[in-house]
Amino acid sequence: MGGMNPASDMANDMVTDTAAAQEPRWLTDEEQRTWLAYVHATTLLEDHLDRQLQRDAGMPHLYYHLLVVLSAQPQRRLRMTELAMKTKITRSRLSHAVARLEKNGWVRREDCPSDKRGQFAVLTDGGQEMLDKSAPEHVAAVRQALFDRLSPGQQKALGEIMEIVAEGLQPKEVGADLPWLR
Amino acid sequence: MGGMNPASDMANDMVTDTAAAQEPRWLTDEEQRTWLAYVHATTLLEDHLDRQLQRDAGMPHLYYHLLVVLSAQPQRRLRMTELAMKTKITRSRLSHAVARLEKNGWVRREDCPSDKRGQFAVLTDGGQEMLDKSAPEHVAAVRQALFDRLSPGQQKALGEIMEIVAEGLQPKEVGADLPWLR
DNA sequence: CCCCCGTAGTTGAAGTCTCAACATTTCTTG
DNA sequence: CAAGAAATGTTGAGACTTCAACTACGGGGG
Repeated sequence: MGGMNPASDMANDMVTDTAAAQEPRWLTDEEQRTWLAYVHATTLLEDHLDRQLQRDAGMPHLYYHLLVVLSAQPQRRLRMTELAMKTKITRSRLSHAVARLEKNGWVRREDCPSDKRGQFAVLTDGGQEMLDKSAPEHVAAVRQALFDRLSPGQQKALGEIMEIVAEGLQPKEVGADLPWLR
Repeated sequence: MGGMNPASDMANDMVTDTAAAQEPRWLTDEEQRTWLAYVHATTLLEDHLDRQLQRDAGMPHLYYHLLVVLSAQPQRRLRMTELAMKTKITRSRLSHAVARLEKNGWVRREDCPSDKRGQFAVLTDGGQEMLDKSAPEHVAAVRQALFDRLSPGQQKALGEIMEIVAEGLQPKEVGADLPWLR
């Protein structure tokens, strides 16, 4: 089941070069299986939730998640850039998404009084109602696909792992590795 | 940090109803954190790999993965439906993807002699070369984002968890839970 | 005060994905 | 063997995403 190993399955050769990636460290068989399982699971789960929410709420998972995040904010509102950061998407993507959600009446835009460039994305009452209505089905789907299948220990491990991975990919605060190579 | 709990944070009420989902079991705080971390990590990682591969190989991650799977097959070829199943995508999506990859010269289509409906997707020599060329950068990206940040125990746990989740979402062999409700 | 630069957010075009409909071919069953 | 049912793969339209370019505003330094 080759994957990331176009050359050989041997153990890594001695590294005789400077620093970065002269002879790449291929994935071991175990790592390949893990990576393949990761790709499969994330693909299937995202597809599954997209279909579930498209059916029950009329929008893809990301859009639903935007509403969820907004609903947890003080005035059910957030500046566009903040919302983009909290949901790990680009401002452009968010702009398109909010335009669509606005057309559906779940979200409304408001100008920011202190910064004339700024815009707030505000969850409307209709948006909150739609969330309340579709939340049970959604949480059930997440449970059935994920939590109900994992032991408590696995759930704990999953949380820790995902926090590490997310932390490592945050665009902000590079700090740690080789900032001079970027 | 509300998420899936529009009503309350109290423990689950006593269930007084028939079977499925009358009063949904909301996610606990811990489960909400885990779920949020999962969404963040998978979003960021897929975006990261899409950008890395778009830059280094001129295609998104899924397309690259299609080539990887093909390259591991006996004659570097697979029937469309088999390739779709192995990569967990729909036949339609695969059709579009292969059309694009064919235009780029990485893949070629071939008729199946034994089934006149069938088509093989075949990885071309050019496709294999491009894989060989971009594999080092890609494996490095996967390592840096995932494996290098996890302990051996976490890697093992991740593999097991993802296999469970993927297994549970396979469209085939429903079997286990409540097939009569679908 | 003005210029330059950085930030906030939007836009349009091109690429990708979903969904339903479709044409073909194969399988199944009476 | 002749339907009807199922499987294979494609197609087109509409929805979503990406990328780069763009407008508009805010914040210093001269």
